[in-house]
Amino acid sequence: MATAIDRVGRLPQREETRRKILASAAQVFSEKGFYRSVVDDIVKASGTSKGAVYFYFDSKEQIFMSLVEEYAATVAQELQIAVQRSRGLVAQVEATVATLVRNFQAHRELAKIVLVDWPAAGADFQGKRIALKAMLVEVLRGYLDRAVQDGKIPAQDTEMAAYVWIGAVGEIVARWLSTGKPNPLEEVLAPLTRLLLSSVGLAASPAAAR
Amino acid sequence: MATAIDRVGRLPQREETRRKILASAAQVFSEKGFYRSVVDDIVKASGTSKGAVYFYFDSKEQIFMSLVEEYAATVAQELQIAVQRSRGLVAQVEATVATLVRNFQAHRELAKIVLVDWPAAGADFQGKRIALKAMLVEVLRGYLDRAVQDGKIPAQDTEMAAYVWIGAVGEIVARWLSTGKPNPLEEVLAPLTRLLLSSVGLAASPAAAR
DNA sequence: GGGGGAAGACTGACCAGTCAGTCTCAAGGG
DNA sequence: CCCTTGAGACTGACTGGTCAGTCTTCCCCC
Repeated sequence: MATAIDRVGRLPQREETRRKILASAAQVFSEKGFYRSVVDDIVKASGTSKGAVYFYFDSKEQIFMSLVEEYAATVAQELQIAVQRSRGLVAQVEATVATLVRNFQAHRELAKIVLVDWPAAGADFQGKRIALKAMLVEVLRGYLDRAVQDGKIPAQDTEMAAYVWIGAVGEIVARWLSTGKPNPLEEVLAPLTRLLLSSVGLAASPAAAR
Repeated sequence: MATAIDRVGRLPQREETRRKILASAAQVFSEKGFYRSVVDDIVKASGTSKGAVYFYFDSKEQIFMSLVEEYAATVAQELQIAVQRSRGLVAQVEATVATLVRNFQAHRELAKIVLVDWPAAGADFQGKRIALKAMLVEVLRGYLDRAVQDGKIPAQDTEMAAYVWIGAVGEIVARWLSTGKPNPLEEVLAPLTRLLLSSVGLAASPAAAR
């Protein structure tokens, strides 16, 4: 909308303030969790004002949701690209794990919000959480099913396997977020990938990848 | 403590009220989560009074903690017994998964509190959470290490494997808690056990157990 | 009649969200 | 050119509701 006034006009300013608010919100939420965070914390951290916050967002809850949605969208996109680029189960799992782990590592605050701090109560929160997970599950399940069809791995409950994988990766990253171990997180890439592959019945042949 | 006055005196009464409060708290917390739950909800649900609640507990937070601690203690105990009773990795994994899954199934409310609603923020909550997980990890890690020593499974990062397993089981139960699938939850027992075993390199030989 | 246990009205801090107003800047008019 | 107007962006003091925790009172058993 109205990109005509961009030159030196309104829009850039608008986006800048909104961005500052979201960035500060990520920081504050990841530090204190949703309920212990106070809108005035975000106001202070962002160097704006309460009015500005409520100019851009309807509610504290909506700030949180926007944060999660925008982050989830980028992760989903990265993941899709990484998986499409890879051929074969091994490469796809490697790509998935690496993408997720690297992304969480690069966006610690957002990772903490999504993996640890996410408020459980409230239908909105809960619904979004389930939806996001389902989306992830679909990606994993897709290539697991293909591997089954190709006879690469035995037939099995691929949906359950996908949930198991998500739980596994989530737990490993959550541990890193709250204890700092292992440092760097990337150490887990190889063993975790091996573990996941072997869980669905793909024995780890030392030089299988690529 | 003070079992001397039990006959027909105070203690039973005392315990009864306290128990009612805790039971109602479990219900309320699992429904709304910690922060959206209001102490008056617990008062109403328990049919007691605010005075009674604050007679037995110092704070809302402490009610929550007591709930989690008492539940965790019983789960830990059951788990310890189940594992000690089993010989060999397969039987131990079976026992662990079955114990956890059955327990969560039998105490849906508490399971939801522990697995889904546990408030992330706040050092107190967080610390206890990490400690409980570490305890669980120790049990799993213990028998994984023994299996490695016995040459049953290849050498590997058993601590990471333990976290992966916990994440996996947690995720499966969490899915059941929020979506109701699968019904009954026990359907996952066999495939989940197989998955976990094979993840650490123990190929599922159809008649391996017992 | 004394004391432990329970009731529930009450208090005060806290905080999400509002609103009346200010500031900035662009456009139109003289 | 300068002045007015108006609209959009932003400010921050304020409000109204909420809720954890307290306090007084009462009851019941000894």
